[in-house]
Amino acid sequence: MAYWLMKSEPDEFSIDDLAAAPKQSTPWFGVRNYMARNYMRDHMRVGDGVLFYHSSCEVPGVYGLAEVSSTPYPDDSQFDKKSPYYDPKAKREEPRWMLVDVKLVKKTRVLSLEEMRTLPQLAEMVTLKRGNRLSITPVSAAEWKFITKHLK
DNA sequence: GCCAACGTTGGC
DNA sequence: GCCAACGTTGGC
Repeated sequence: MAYWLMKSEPDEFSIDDLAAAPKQSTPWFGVRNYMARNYMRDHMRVGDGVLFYHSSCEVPGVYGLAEVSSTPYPDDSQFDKKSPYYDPKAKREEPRWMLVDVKLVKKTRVLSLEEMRTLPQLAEMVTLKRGNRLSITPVSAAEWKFITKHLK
């Protein structure tokens, strides 16, 4: 069992969009970074814990808990010429971008980035490291435990 | 809107 | 394989 933080811009897809989705689940499409892709393709397992994070918004931070709800499969948007995520170099026979489904566990109170930065228990979080921009980052078991407890 | 930091691209 | 130029992310 592993844990992850996954960023989404709420203007694009928010925690409420996830709550309103069929089965409260969504394919995590649009990731176009190899390291983030590799986390989904090679390391995520069904049931892994996910911190659902809003970025590029008024109050960036964790807005809820989710979980990985599928094994990896090709991101369809890479083949869709009308999608902003279209990748002309991707082929059906050789997909370049893989994703997993993410399912809502529960909305929580907001754990803002500002608050996260004040918590010594979270000082080593990958996503808080200077210069980190990755949309998917690993979360340690200790960090996960602390955050889920802290949000109760 | 700014800009620091980083990833990717492509010429050599 | 290097690395400058460029594009993107994301907090502020």
